[in-house]
Amino acid sequence: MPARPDQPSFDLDGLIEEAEPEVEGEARSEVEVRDEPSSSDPEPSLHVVRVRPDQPAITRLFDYSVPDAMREHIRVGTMVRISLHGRRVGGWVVADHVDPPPGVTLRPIAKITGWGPPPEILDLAEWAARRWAGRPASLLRTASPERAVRVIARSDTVRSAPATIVATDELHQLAAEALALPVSTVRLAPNTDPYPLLHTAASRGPILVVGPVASTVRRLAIRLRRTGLGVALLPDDWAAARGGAVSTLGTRAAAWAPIPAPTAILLLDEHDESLQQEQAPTWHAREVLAERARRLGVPFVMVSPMPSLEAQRLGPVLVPSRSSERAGWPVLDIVDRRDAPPGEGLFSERFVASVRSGGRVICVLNRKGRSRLLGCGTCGALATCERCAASVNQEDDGTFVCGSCAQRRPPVCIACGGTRLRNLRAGVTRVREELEALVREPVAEFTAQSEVGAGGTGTRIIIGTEAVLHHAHEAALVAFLDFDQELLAPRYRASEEALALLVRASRLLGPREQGGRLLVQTRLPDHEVVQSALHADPSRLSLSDAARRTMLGHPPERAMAAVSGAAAAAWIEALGMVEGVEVRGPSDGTWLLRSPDHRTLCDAIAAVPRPPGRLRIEVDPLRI
DNA sequence: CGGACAAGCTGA
DNA sequence: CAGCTTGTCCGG
Repeated sequence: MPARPDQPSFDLDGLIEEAEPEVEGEARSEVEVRDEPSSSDPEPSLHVVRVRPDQPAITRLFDYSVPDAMREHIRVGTMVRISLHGRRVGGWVVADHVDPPPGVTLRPIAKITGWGPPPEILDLAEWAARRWAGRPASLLRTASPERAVRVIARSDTVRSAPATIVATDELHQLAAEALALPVSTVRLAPNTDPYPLLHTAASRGPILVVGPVASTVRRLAIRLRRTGLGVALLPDDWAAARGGAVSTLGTRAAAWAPIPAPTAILLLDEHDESLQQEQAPTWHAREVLAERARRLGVPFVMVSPMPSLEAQRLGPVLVPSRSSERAGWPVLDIVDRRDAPPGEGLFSERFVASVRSGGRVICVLNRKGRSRLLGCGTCGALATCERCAASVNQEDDGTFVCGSCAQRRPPVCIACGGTRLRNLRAGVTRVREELEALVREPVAEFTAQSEVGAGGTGTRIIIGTEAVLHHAHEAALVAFLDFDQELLAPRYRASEEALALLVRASRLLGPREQGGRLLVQTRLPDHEVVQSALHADPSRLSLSDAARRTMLGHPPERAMAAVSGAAAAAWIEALGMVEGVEVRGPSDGTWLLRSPDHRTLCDAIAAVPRPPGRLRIEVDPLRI
């Protein structure tokens, strides 16, 4: 086989053994071992590789000999089956031609499964395992194909894009600017098509593109493919991506795409929370891709209508003209509920008029979360925390307790001193009935439990939790009946999440010229989130958020980790006092660690031996 | 992870 | 003390 190790070009078909029945496995492997030379054999050309088992709980690496028939097909990254402690497990070859430690009897590689991630992804997984306090094997599983890949396409010729791009358009200009920087974020309004950025980048060579929403990424892949460029869409086209020389697109897991040498890396909707994995290790595509781009020395371009503070910390934000950014946000109607006549409830006059003016209507009422929302019965102001402005819960004895910082105070309105309180929460089901009675036409209900597609049965008006924003396709009006619930949620990212909801809603409405309207009912019309959407200027939120997070020592100002699970107490005990690591808790069985930076935090975490039992270490927790 | 083996618990 | 459970160790 003539291929060099970095230029994979052959298939493994002849080497893949037939799957053997489980019952026969033990006997066969014994026979195989007896046939193999042991470590005492003075054979000088013995080929030994180091393998990482695919069980995350097994953290050690093991050495195996390579049978002659497999020699040509084993390289760093290859997925293999090995006998370990009398059973067969999968694994990745992580080092080739190693010196086996003295005194161990080597077993042979049992079987080649197929192609695995390229070597640089193995290194990236090691880095990420430390960064998010996880096991390399769990990250390598994400980086590996879903089914065994025996053949990869040889694609060492780069097809270049037709040179049809004229850099007159503002977006192409921004793209060129961004591609000249090591890291940057291009701020594009919710309804600005990011495709020109992709096209400009892809015309220079294969690129890696990651976005949070599969359908969006798929459409972009199809458009790129139509220009004649080679395009792989993950997870299906893993083998094509591994072959190289094709642009590769996919959702979060595509941060680990096997494309060997992208010329640029793009991340769409960088602010989207789904770019972070929920289960530990809670890795984030933004940080993984930033590190990957840094190692490759290629530009990393993030795109978002509302660049996160984390993105802003990585590099400059490139901003389009005011007029083009405004054009990509819909008109915002703010209904100030402080002016509402008593007893008006959730349906303001403006809202009802907008509903009656026709077109598809989507109403959002998030009732998830357990905190009750309390308002003053006298002046209408919300009961909020004096210290951090989050909403408060009321205990049985009446005391207000902040859902965010646990500050306690007597149940008195801060604004007017009133003591009469109303529960302002009403469930989506009841509100649906009320709305139906009011507008005298059917209103459909949609929640996360609803069947996908069932909502679109022709009903003009739909009411639901925020899940409705993920499943609806278009609307003439999106109304947030009680936006304060989002603004005051007891989560440190509540503001960012609230603006992200307005971004989602904006996409259902289309660009400003399409005439769709975004309606927000709130008692906080001057809130930065509302003002950011109103002025199509998300920097208003960034500025106040940055100041608040610096003051409170929240990320990205500091690095944090949440430690929970049955073994958490023992783990914290083992951690002890570490310079630069502040330990708080436990609160609800969860401890919080805080450090000036990730290096300090992750070094400290890595130094703690893992006690037996369930333990979850969440680095960069979304909720603290 | 999951098998091996060792140390702890129960019943006659 | 056999016979079983629970825990700790370790794998090439």
